[in-house]
Formats: sequence, C-alpha cells, structure tokens
Amino acid sequence: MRRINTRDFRVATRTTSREINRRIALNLIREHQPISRADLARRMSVTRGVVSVLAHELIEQELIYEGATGETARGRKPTFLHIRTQDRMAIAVDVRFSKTYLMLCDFSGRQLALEIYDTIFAIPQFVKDLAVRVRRMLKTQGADGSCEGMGVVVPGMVDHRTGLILNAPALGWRDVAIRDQLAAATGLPVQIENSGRASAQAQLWLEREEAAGTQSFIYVSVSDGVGVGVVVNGELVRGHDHIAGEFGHMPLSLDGPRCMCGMTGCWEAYISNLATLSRYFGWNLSKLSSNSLRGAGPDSFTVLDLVARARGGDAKANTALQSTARFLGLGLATIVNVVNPDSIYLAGEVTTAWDLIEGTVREALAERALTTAAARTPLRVVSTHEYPRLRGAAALIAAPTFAAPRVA
Amino acid sequence: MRRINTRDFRVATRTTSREINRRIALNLIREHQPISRADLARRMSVTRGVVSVLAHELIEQELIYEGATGETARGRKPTFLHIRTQDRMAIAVDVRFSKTYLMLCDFSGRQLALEIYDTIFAIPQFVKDLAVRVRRMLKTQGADGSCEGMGVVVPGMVDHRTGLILNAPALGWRDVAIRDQLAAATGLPVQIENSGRASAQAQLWLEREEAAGTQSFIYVSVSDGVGVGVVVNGELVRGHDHIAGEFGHMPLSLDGPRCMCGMTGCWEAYISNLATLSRYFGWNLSKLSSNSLRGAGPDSFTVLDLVARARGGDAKANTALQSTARFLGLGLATIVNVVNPDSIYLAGEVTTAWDLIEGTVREALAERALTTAAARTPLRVVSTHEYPRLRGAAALIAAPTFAAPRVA
DNA sequence: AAGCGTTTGTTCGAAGTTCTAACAATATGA
DNA sequence: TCATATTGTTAGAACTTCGAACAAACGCTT
Repeated sequence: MRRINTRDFRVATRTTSREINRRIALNLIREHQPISRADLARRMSVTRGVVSVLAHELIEQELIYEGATGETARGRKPTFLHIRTQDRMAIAVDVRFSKTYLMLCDFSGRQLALEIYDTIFAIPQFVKDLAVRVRRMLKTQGADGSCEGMGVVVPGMVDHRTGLILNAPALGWRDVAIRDQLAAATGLPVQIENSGRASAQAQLWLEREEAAGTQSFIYVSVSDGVGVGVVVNGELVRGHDHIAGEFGHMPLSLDGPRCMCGMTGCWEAYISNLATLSRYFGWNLSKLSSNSLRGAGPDSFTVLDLVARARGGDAKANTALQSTARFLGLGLATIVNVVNPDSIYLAGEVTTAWDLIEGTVREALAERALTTAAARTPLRVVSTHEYPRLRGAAALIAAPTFAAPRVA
Repeated sequence: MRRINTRDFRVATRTTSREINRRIALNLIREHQPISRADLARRMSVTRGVVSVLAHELIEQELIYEGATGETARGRKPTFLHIRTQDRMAIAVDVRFSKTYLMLCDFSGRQLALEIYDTIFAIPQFVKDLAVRVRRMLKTQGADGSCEGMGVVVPGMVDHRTGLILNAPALGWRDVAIRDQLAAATGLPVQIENSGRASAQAQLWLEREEAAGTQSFIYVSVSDGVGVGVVVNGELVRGHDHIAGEFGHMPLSLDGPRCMCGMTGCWEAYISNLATLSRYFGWNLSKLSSNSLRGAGPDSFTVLDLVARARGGDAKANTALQSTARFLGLGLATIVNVVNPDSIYLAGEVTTAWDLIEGTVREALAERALTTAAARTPLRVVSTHEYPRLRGAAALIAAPTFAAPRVA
C-alpha cells in the first residue's frame, strides 16, 4: 500500500496501460525464455490478441526477437520469443584501493572482456586513462555502437543522482564530480554508485535463477570496508540524500575498536578484513594512523592467506576467523530485525571460508534475532569469481530497460 | 526504479488508467480542498473534460461532494469539491500495560468519542468486554452504519497479514490470534498492528499540513519500550514476516544493560522510560526480575514527574534526562545512516522535555552521522495529546481509500 | 488423401480511456 | 449591450484491452 505523492505524481495517459503491459511481458519473456505468445498470454491472463501486439512492439524496439519454432503434442507449433541481451553492451568499472577493474559485458551480465590495472588516484589522469582504455576495449570487441553506457562503482559514499562522490576514504577522494567528466571523455552515459548498493542492484536486475521471487533482500559485502545495499519491495533504498544503506557504521559497542570512518565500535571495525587480520596478528588498531589503516598492500598477507592457514590447522587463524564470524552474525541480526528481508546475500574474502564459519554466523544471528522466523533468514554466499561489484556496475545501465514504469 | 515481480504482478486493463487518475484526483482534493474542477485539471495537467468525469465518479462513490461556489476575479464562478471524511468512521483501540484506549473517529483522524479503562489481560474477557464497549460507543454516537472497521494497536510484535500477535511482553500475550475473534464479536473488519508501525501509518495517511511532501521517514516512540515505524518511498516497510522496523533492539553496546527482550545492550535498554528512571534512582536493572521490570505501576513515579523535577532544578533528574537524550541521538544516527529519511518523528514521554534535550540529541546525532546532510535531518516531536497510536489504529482502516492502486 | 480436432497467431468490432477542440454557462467591466 | 474571461460539459479522434471469430499449421484417424 503506497501513498501517492501529491508533490510528484504521474497521471495515466491513454498509452499507460500498454506501457505497463509491455514491460510486464518483457520481464516474463526474460525469465521464461524461450516462450511462445500463447504461453505468455496464459501467464498474463490476457488474450493472445493483446500479446501479439505487445510482442510486435517489443520486436520493433529490438528488445526481443523471434527464434525457432517449438514442439507441441498436437496443433500448430509455437514460434519462440527470446530476450535480446546478447548484443546490448555496458562498460562496468570497479575502482578499488589496489586495482581498478574494467569489464565489457552484455545486459545479461555475461563478461566479454576484462582488464585489471593499478588504480590511478589523481582524478584528471584517472579519467583520461580510463577513457582511452574504454575506447580501446570497445574497438577491440567490435562493440562501438552497441554500448549503451558505463557504470562506475566506488567504495564510499556516493550521491547517485548528482553523480558526486562524497567521500571515498580508501581512494582519498572527497567531493569529486567525476560523472560528467567521464561522460564527456567517453561519450557514454555514466552512472556512479556505491559498491554495496550496486551489488544489490546486480542481484535485483540481472538474470539469476534462484532469486526470481525475492523482492526484499540485503546485500552485505565484507572486504576492506563493509558495503551494504538494501532492497525493499523490489526497489533499492537510496534515501533522501542518496546515502542510505550504511549499516557498516552502526555500532556494535559504542566504545569498541576504532574505525576508518573516525568513529569507534562500528560493525565494520569488527568484521572488515583489517579487523580480522588485526586479531590474528594482535595489532592494536587504536594506535595506528589513518594512513597505515589503509596501507595493507596487495602483496602482503591477506584474509585469503589467513583462511588458508585456518584450513591448514592454524588454531590462532581459526580463532580470528570465528571471532569475525560471530560479529558478522550479530550485525546481521540487527539487519534482520530492522528490515526483515526474505534473504541475505554475503560477499567478500571471508565468505571463501563459509564452510568454516557458517555455524558461528548462524548461531550469533539466532542469538539476537527477535523471532525464530527471522533467525532462519536464508544466507546466500555470492562468489567473488562472479565479480559482483562489476555486475552491479553493469546493472546500473541495464536496469532501466526492465524497471516497472513509474505511475501514480 | 522498481523491479516487476514476475511471481506476483497485475496487468493493466482498459479501466486501469481511470483507476489511477481517480485516485490521484482524490488525493489532490484531500490536500487542496476546497478545489474546483478547473484547478484540479491544472494541477493534474489533464483537460477539464477528464476531471469532470473523474469528479462525477468520485461523487457517485461518495468519496467527495460538491460544496459552495467560490469567488474569482472574472468569469464563471467555480463549484468547490470537498473530501468526504466527516461521515466515515473508524474504531481505534490502543492496548497498553496500564490502560486500554478506545476511540471513535472519522477518516481525517478527528476524535468523536474516547474511553479509557483498565486493560484486561485475559483474552476471552478482553474480547467480550471490548465488543460491548464498541457497540455501545457506536450506538451512543449514532455511527452504527458508517463505521468501516476497527484498528487495534499493540506494543509488541504483530504479523499484520495473519492478525497474529506474536509476542507482546508488556501484556504477557504470546501467539494470540485475536483479530478474527474481535471481528466475529463486533461484526467489523479488524486490522492489528504494532504501535510503532501504526503511528507511522498515521503520519503517512491522515491529513497533516507539514508532512505532505515527506515520503520517507521514521517514527520513533519512546515509552515503556521503543516502537519504530519505517516508511520508504511512501510505503510502510513491513518485511517478509511482517516484523520489520525493530530498531529498538539494535545494540548500542553488546554488553550494555539488560533489556526486557532478554538480550543486553539494546537501544531500548538505554532510552526507555524505565532506563531513564533507573538512572535517576540508581537501580541496577541486571538484578531485577522480568516481572519487576514490567511492574512500574501507573500511580508510581513516572518520567513525566522526572521531567517536572528537572525543570524545577533537580540536577540529578536533569543528568538522567540528558543521558537518555544522548543515547537517543546516538541511536537516531544509526537510523539516519541506514535509512536516510527526509525527517524523523519523535513521540513519548521524554519528548515533553524536548526544549531541555534537543541540543543533546542533535549533538549525539551529529557525532555519529556520516554526512552533514544526514546530521541535519529534521526532528519533529509528535505531541502525546494527539494520541498518535490511536490515530495509527484509525489509519489502518482509512489508508486503503487513499492508497495508490497496485499496478505492474 | 481427406477430414477432424487441437493449438498458435492474427484480425476485427465493441467497450473503455485520454486528448483535442468546440460549446454552453456564468460573471465582470467598458 | 457587447467583449472578455473563466468554469464546466460534450462530441469526435486516437489509443487500449476484451471477446470472438478466423486463418495457419500440425497430428491423427478414416
């Protein structure tokens, strides 16, 4: 039950019904392809006549295409409809402290080309260099004309609407207006988003089997920082100033360990990669400077190494891991109590040890979950091999094609 | 940008456009009454012809009525349209530990009758007694035919969809299916909801001047417990199991004071009335039993008395109050970082001392808010005299009349 | 090979919408 | 009295879904 915003509404015109139904048909085709017009009509509970028109329009818009004819026991054979995502391209960029990831993929999220290179922190050079790489990649892959935009994902606070990077401490970027520069340099429409929210968008918009029915979920990425995306009723929660979702800095204990954000006791300060490593090595974070907090270089000892040692029988490594797992679960409990999602997606280096930590996480979650139903919220691990952040960047471009039309 | 749920969607029919526009018109009339058809047409950016038809239908549905003719500088005088909320009634019930509140009001939230009596904790007697009171009240007020439903508000966890009270510790109710019993006993449709969420519904659906533009907000009620309702994009967040919004039990410090819920360190354990009083009297909550936690009776010393003493110059009382204010602000900071609402509504006994505590609350909020914009989130106090929980109960019945039609 | 039943996909008129434009009703002011 | 301005209604055009009929395609039986 949604309230109509009397300051910002859209009246229905005589074409609104068609727009709505065309979009519904498109989504059904995407999920059930290959599918015949007759089958689509049954799923939509409308007559085949209507579907004929809708399909014709979608074909004209180059959103779907007719494929082979199918088989039936009796009667005329159906002609199958397919979604057209293979020849619609997007550039996805993930800027991290150590490396920048650049991918070309289609609208289904399928990877066509990937480049990984050292991040350039000076903005003008970063833009210039990236534009060159993008042009080269598009040319090499013969995707010059079919690329519909570029999604950029950044670890930090981003105002998606204005394209302003408010604060990305890992990159040292603050109040950087990079979107329009990139758009000008590449000639592509550019979308910028926080990495946690973007990854949630990937789960929401790109084709996946297991998650078709989930309309409310949380995406939690545990890495250098903790990125969170909140999806409620099929819509990403962006908030009034477009900074919603920052569960990473809720306190577990107000006077807990020091966090990169400058506060103390944040969830992130308990479960980030640095926190896990600190437990293992016995570092005292409160005594480290901000710069050394950032500086755990790419070639040094990482959480992946720690996981390997834990698997090898290093008891201290396992203890550090279990401690992180416990705090992860305690934080998830709060999220579950507040948002009550139908599932939670987890990503990040520690999730490679999921078989080792799942029990501890669930136990801690149950400890502070207010109902047994909430305690049983499904936890799904998203593999790092899928490049969830890059998929999120791509989803920023692909999403508008499939979204419900704004009405009322 | 909302994703279409392919498991649960609604195709547009040839009457969908009309339904949408009729509902938009109704909401605009409610907000700008008295308003002429021509003015309405301008606000909706449609022709007067369309508005004529919409208005005719709304009059037939008895949702609006034609009033007096207005004045204009030149030309034909307009006939004003008015919303019809005065003769549509709802019964609102607020069940609390000490008292039960029963109100008859119209769809604008205007109070017509109010009864306050000692709460009966035995379910069968509670139902029987309430049914008698409701029938008597409807008869006395001559509202027998025009009452469209009963909203019941309870402090605790409620599954609004099934009408099941999962756990209301203050009442000692657990897994109680009270909705259908009440419906059978009164012959009215019954809606049950948690008090925090219901109060948020009141802010969302009942007529208020100052809140017309806010589509994302939080309602926080600080009383015996902490009730929270979250509204995102004009829609109450209910969650997958309908238990969303429980910010009251997020930890401020994991090993903090004991909470009524059985856990430790919950926000509620820092700011509830009991917590405030405990600070003043130097009680040690961890040593009290669950029963004595509940048992702060109606005639004993309350937070209102404490506020009076603080105003009278009692330094200890003021200290206790400021401490609560500080923890209130710290908790609000997390909410602001997570949901990033456009405003926050505050209710409860401590808010009567708002002039004393606002500074401390804002300071604590700013301390842990991640952006300056978030730190400046408007805080609005909802007066207890308005009976926000009862208004919430009424809103449960009135809301469907004004909600946007479900589409796509 | 013809005919029948079944299923797919198209077509056409009916009914319901908004949109455009004209028109009637009503009031003011020169 | 007439021009002007504003409100509210009405009739036809353009665009929808809906219902039903129809053509196309295919397997099976006679």
